[in-house]
Amino acid sequence: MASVSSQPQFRYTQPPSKVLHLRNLPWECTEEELIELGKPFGKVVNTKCNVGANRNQAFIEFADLNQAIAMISYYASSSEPAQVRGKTVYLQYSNRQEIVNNKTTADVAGNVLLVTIEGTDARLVNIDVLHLVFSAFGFVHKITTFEKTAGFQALVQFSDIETASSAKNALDGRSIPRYLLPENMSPCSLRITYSAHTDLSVKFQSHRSRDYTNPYLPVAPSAIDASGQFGVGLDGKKLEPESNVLLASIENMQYAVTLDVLNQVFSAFGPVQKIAMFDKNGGLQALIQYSDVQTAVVAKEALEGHSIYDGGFCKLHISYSRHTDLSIKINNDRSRDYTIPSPVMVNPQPSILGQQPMQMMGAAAPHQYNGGQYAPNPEQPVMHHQPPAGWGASGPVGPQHMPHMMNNHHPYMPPPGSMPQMGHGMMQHQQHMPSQGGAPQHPGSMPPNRPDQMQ
DNA sequence: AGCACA
Repeated sequence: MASVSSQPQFRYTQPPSKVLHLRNLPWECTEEELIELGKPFGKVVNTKCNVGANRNQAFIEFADLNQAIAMISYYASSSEPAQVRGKTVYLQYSNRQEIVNNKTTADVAGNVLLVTIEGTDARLVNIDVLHLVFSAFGFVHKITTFEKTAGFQALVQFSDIETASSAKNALDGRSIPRYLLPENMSPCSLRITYSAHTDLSVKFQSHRSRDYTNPYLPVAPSAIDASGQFGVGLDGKKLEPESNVLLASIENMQYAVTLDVLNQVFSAFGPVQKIAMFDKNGGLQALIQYSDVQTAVVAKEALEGHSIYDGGFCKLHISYSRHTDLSIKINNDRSRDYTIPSPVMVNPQPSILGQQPMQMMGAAAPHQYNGGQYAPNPEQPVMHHQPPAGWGASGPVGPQHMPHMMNNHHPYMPPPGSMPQMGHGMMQHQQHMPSQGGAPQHPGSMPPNRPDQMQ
């Protein structure tokens, strides 16, 4: 025995192991090269590259101890040393009996992302905002949020690894778009790794956690009592129940606000399903329908009080509508159903909305709102699932455009307050418009720089 | 050229 145990790490004779320790490997030696090296002697069942401070060591594990012995024995008596890329490598038995591959969990791709929200106001980030951000890449099944030493974190569950990966690649290191956050909030960036989870357990819908696959999941009592930011539309207890349909009234309407303009503005937060415009008291109002309440909530919070055009023109006031599904009977310049691919509609007739706009239509209502057409026709509220790709992961505003959006250059949504950057010359021209009373503009009077013509 | 690190 003598000196065998005196300096364990520098013994020249190791007890045999099916794991071999390799040194002096070339830079960035690959697993394939190690397998090639060991293959003549047996079955290589595992390897580990880039070991040690210089990352030039490695391990090879054989299926059988005799195979490792064969390799050591061969090179012990061979005139040709073991080589990788012409470089001599030194072999010996490892002092361990098996390779433990410590792949960090963050390196193993999965369908659940671990998101760390960084920033002084990180914990103020609403779960609905997170949902919206990640929905751009596919249907978000569940979100849970929690506080850890790392800060404010969230687990975001997608249906598959591919979707999660695309979200991670696009969002890791980026900031949440400013217009999705309250104005006075400092920026929040996202750090994203893969979680080892595959299916999150969400017991309640709450301000901390959501299960979007199960809209009927009970609402956490704490969330109801808090009555603050939370509402999934399951309980009618709130004073102004959240809705997937927004009622927007437009004040100080110096310029024409068309259906297209509204669509551009509101589509920044998710696909707009339907829009219906109508007049009330000489002003313009519109109902904007999203597929889900969460999107509407974010849109309302972002847009409320902001003006479509610089200078406080066409200022938006937004509330939740009592509608859940607008009945659009015809696509024209005042109403549009974007869920119907073709503008051809059966039995065309003037736009009929539900009760809410009907009540608002006074004597000044345009003639196309025909009396006999007002019969309420409430459709069955449809429980829409999340759109497959929020902002259009496969559409024109896909993840590849996220950097733009993150820089507040979202093509559809300049930050509120500086929205459609109208040319000043045009604004002067518009001063001639006889629109002090906020009367709706005819189509020919719309500003030339409509949002949908800008990038 | 000398044993991995969550």
